[in-house]
Amino acid sequence: MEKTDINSDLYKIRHSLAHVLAQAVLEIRPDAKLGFGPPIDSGFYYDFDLTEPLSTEDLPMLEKRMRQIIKKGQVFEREELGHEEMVERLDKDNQGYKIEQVEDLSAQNEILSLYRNGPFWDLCEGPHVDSTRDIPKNCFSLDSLAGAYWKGSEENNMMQRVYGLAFETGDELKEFKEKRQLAMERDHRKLNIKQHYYAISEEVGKGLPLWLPNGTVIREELEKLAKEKEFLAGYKRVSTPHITREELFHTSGHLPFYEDSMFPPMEMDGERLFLKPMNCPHHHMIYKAEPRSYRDLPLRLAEYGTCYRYEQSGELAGLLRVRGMTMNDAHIYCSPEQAKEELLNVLNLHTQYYELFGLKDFWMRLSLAEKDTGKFVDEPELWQKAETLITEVMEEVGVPYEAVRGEAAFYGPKIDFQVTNVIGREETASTNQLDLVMGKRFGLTYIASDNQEHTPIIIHRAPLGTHERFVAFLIEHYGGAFPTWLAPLQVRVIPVASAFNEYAHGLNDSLFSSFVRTELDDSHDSFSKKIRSAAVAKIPNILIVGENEQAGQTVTWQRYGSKDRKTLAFDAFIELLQEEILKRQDWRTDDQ
RNA sequence: UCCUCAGUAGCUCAGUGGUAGAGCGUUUCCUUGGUAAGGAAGAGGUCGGCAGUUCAAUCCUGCUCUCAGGCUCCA
Repeated sequence: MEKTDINSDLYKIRHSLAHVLAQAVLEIRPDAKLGFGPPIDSGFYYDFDLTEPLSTEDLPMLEKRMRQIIKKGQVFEREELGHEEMVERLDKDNQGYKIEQVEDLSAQNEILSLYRNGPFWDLCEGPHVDSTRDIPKNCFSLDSLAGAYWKGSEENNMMQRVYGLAFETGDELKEFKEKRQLAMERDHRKLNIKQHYYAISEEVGKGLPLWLPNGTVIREELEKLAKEKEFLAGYKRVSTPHITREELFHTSGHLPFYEDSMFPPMEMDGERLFLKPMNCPHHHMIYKAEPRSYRDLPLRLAEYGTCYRYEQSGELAGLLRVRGMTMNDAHIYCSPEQAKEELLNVLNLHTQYYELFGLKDFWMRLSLAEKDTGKFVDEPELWQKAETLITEVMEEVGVPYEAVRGEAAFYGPKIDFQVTNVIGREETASTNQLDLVMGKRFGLTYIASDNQEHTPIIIHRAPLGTHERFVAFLIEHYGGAFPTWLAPLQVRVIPVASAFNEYAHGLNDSLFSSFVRTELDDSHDSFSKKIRSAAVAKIPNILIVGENEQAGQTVTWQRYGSKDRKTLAFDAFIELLQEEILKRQDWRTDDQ
């Protein structure tokens, strides 16, 4: 992701606005304690610890004060201070958070500097504009209030964060707001209101979506796709239960490494049963159900497995974050010699999917373990081997990637596929792990050609992630206008007047018996109204029939979002449509 | 889990300390000819829930639930 250059005008403007905001807040809340106040992608924010909280109604007034400050032409001046002196000055102003920050900076031997503008000063490394007058008029606006933990840690105090938008010109600010508005229209929760993909019912529970008929179509089409791809790639399908005895999760290490994210256990007949948060332990048990020879490897076990994870309620968001989810899961058990090729095949499968959906904006994130955090299984040698292998494969695939320490699964390094959704938020679309640990923990073995027992390497992979997240992502990606193969309703037949209902009815029946998801609009609406309704519902194909069509046994075919019309024989239409569905084409992006 | 915002008809939203409003959608009837709203009538609401203040609360106060934006977490 691009970062604004620290010496650019824009960075200086945003950074300086953060100081101006803090100054304005201190004017109305003199006892405010300052936290962090950095520039960000769309502007800036500043964190405050306040005895009397700000309300959104205060924002216009704060913004006005900011403009007044800017008009004064306050000059930014830098000063460098020693540790003692800086702490002393901050202490005098009662800025405890800043003192903590000074201690952290000093520990890293950073130079301590402050910036002063007018009556305000702040611990800061800069840079800033020369004078507040250099901040263009109308280039910013205060955006929202939010809570934010001090230093981003749940353990710490909750501060109040004020977000501001800021750009180099007022036009850019306006443009950003318009774009954001458009993006909000594509939010899957918003589209869901009209398109009815899923429902979340209070009676059923938070984070436990009910899939309505429309959403289920998309889910099942994805599942069909995955099953075909996996079949051709030599996967075997399996099926496993949702609840499981405690012992299995001790073996896997989910207890205690993952217990916080699991639903509390059910007690029965003196034993404890958990809802599974992942499918891996079960697949391992399937591996273990028979003795394995190197001739059985690689063994690829696939399942659309439903898992339950206890997410905190504030984290739940439509279909994007839920508590019950169905994963496009599979585990590949292989020998060390096979691991590289298997991993490569898995990554290639991802790129095939992404090409199919026309997703271009993605990158890979390599998540590695971090020592001594207690978050990862303690097998340094195996970790080392896994990380070397996975890095090699990443290099070979050639898709750009970014390595992050400390983000691995507790049993192995991860390759995540990161995508940016329409709202600009980064999401993990799928996650894949290379696991040298679990084979050993579960006592999985195979007899190799040397007639000795060996432990297989396990690759966890889920290219389509979970139905919940992936469908949400696709709804936003397509803006609710799906290609024919995915669309809940593929065709609507519209007679130009009721006199042609009978002919239209016949066409609709034929399509239906060819397994096309089709509907006849024989309502009493005017013809224009019917066209509009079909467009509003974003149905990919409409068929218009009237006198001409009836006479020639033809249909007039029109795509969603297009004014082009084509009149062709009905049989020819069915053939074309079936081919498009079978090949999973998108008429907007594929040449036909 | 916490911070801020918001909950009025299926949806989008007005509104008032004194019997609840619009548009769209829906239902019924009339109408029907070629590309984004034909007409008429009707149904539809414990104004999120509980408690308090008041002669009277959808409106004011408190609590609670849900939702949205953050933070944290993450598929």
